[in-house]
Amino acid sequence: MNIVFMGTPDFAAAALSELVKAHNVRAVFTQPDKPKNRGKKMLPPAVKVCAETYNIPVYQPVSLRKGEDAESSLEILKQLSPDCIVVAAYGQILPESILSLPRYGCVNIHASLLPKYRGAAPIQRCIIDGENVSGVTTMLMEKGLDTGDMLLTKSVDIPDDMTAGELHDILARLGGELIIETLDKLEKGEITPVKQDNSLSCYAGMISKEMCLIDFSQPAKRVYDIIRGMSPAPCAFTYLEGKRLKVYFAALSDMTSDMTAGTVVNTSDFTVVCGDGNCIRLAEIQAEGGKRMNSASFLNGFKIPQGTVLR
RNA sequence: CGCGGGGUGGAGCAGGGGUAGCUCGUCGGGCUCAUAACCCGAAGGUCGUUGGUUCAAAUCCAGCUCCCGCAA
Repeated sequence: MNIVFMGTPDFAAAALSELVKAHNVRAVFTQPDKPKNRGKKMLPPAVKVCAETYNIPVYQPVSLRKGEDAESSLEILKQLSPDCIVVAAYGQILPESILSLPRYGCVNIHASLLPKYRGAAPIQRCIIDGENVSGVTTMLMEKGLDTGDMLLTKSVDIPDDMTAGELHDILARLGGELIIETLDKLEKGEITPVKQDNSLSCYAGMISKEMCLIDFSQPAKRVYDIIRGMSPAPCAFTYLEGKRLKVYFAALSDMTSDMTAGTVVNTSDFTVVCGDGNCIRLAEIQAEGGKRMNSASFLNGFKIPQGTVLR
């Protein structure tokens, strides 16, 4: 099949590298390079890097909906006349003029079991909510956000200690497998699109900065899930002695305490009491200017004063 | 030139011109029914790199390099 691929981050790149094995990917659309990291260096998105290793033409329109880029992009797409446009975490809304272009339509790879967790951050949200199952869904795109008819799904169990990063990697791999299978069956006419049950839907909105600041007044289980769901990025954090402390991973403890939420009740293993009196042990952390390390290593070089309260 | 922190024995840190120090780990020994506990002892470092200042640099100065936080 002649394919045009649209995507931006790692998750999309994983699908792209599968796609090129089985199909003729004529072009890749991805977000423009953006200044990132220290020194505001211009960095290309993961999908661009991936596409270039396969010598696939890359287009980086600022917008597909308005302006010169939108017009020229539509022209390019018309000339390429792909059988299908595959979209994965592209970060742009496609206008109807593009959605209606390919014979098989535009197929989106979404990192959740639709209709649950439509939107921008399905992977993180489902860990934060303590879900024990998730998956990937391929769907025919329509005007609404992640509302199109579903094609295929693959589900995966989520262990209690899985982080968003781990789930991301699994779903990225599954997404690659699923899109191949989807295109194959779509071509053979073996798929009947299924409408989403809107009454079961929920949206996974973008993760905001405030959500990353750990609120120890929440129940321990909730704090634990948020830390998992934010790891490794954007990463939950708190403040220790006025300095930012990222928390990559924690473990629920059997200890309980009636101290103020956020108090470090055990300074030898970094156990902190939460709002419901249950405790959580900070296991993998990173202080400002320091490297990511387990809390035992951290405590070898930093003695936490008795009675310290994280806020 | 976006702002800032840092590179010191295997790990994490302190020191801040003139015997290199702490916690943990490692190795040996002791104690113990026993232990990741406790006690005693030992090994292990050209203090990121290059140059400069100095009688003397881990320490002060400059360049380079690598790591990291913020911001975007």
